[in-house]
Amino acid sequence: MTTAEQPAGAASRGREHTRERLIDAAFDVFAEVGVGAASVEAIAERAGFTRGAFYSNFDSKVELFFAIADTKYAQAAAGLQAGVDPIFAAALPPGHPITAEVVEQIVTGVLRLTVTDMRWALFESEFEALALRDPEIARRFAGHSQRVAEDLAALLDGALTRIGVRFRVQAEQATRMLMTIFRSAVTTHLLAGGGPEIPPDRLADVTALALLLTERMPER
Amino acid sequence: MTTAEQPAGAASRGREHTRERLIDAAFDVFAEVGVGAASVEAIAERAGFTRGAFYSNFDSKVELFFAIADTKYAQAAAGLQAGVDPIFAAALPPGHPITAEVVEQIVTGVLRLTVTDMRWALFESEFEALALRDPEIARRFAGHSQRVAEDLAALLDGALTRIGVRFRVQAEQATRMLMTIFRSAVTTHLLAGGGPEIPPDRLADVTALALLLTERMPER
DNA sequence: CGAGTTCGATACAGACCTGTATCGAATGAC
DNA sequence: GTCATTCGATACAGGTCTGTATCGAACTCG
Repeated sequence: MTTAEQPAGAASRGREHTRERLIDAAFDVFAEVGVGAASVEAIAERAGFTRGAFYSNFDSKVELFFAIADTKYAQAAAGLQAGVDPIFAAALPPGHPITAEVVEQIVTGVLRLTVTDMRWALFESEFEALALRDPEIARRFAGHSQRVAEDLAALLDGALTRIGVRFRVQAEQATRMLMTIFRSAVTTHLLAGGGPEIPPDRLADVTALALLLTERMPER
Repeated sequence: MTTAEQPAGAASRGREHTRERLIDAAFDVFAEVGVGAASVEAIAERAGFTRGAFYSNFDSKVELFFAIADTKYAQAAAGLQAGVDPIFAAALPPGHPITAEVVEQIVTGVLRLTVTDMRWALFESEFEALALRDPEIARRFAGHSQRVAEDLAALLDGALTRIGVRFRVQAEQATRMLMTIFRSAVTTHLLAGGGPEIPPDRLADVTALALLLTERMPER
């Protein structure tokens, strides 16, 4: 399938490879200086090419931007699904009682999955900023955000149900709030010059909200 | 005092006036296209001047940006203090019982004061985006944010106390959470193409959180 | 009323940055 | 082995923005 679908003749061996390197390089550069300040030359150079390679693969910086978003959101969604079970195992060893701390661990653990990398937080914030001034970008941003929110709501609600805990409000609403507070905590951390790891005490608001939002399910 | 403190000689009658017009114009232009995309020429033209006037009053776009921030945050703080009493009167006519709705009205009313104008929301979001990549801007942003948060916490806590309601968590933490959720709601509203008014149903998360965060003070 | 100063307009030089057009090298097909 | 094609490098033209330098007008003070 990989080779069979190639259009026609010739040297497209490294084509996809070049695209990927440009996307990764742009992800870096966007995170560092922002989308507006990132020149095509800087991106190409970071990837080890010249501008010729860029314009041979993308029509404009905007198209590249969308390509990044599609790629990275897909990766994020995959990482989300894969990351839940380990969190569960760590927070709740067999026979461990259900405490408030377990709920906190699960909630913050799952939320952490949505921001694996500080570049990702910077990219999303950039994405939102651009969306505020361009309806087409806003449309795409809303689509991606909605998908993440839905995935996360299902995941969180499922995880809590497994330990006999439920949200006091609708799962979508609770998840939205938690995501918002969490993202704000990450931003605050970055603004304070924090490193790639988010220390637990930065998440005090998240844990407080998690406790307010949850309750034990009634036994029956 | 106005004229006496003028440095020395001559035609500085309209100097402050020019500065103000440049600041207001830049506020508009920044909100429309963003700080990065706003050229000095566009700002000057919007104010009815040429670039000469700009460079005569400011060293760079960054200095102008800081001038805007100082000016507008001061105005916002003043508006905050002035706006509370009317909200109180509207939410709680004499003899009106203390209901959950009163709490919602007061909380959302006070929060609305922090975003009088959609340009303000756009400016703050731009401020934050810039702060994420420039430590000096981050320092200023943190200072302004902290001040607003403190003012708001005192205001909200005071208002709730007056009606016999209190936060279940520290006032600063509760206020921070409410501000964050509120700002997120405003952003969502803007992303959806919403107009200058934020309809109440956009604030469902804010009101839900307000109820979770508050409780009646015990009688004594 | 005259002299000096300040403010804003205009002109200019330089730095990027974008997008296109052209060229050469590598590759795969026949 | 030859030929055609594709991909990336290089060169070029056009546009925009910044910051400075210079100039003229208005205003203030003596």
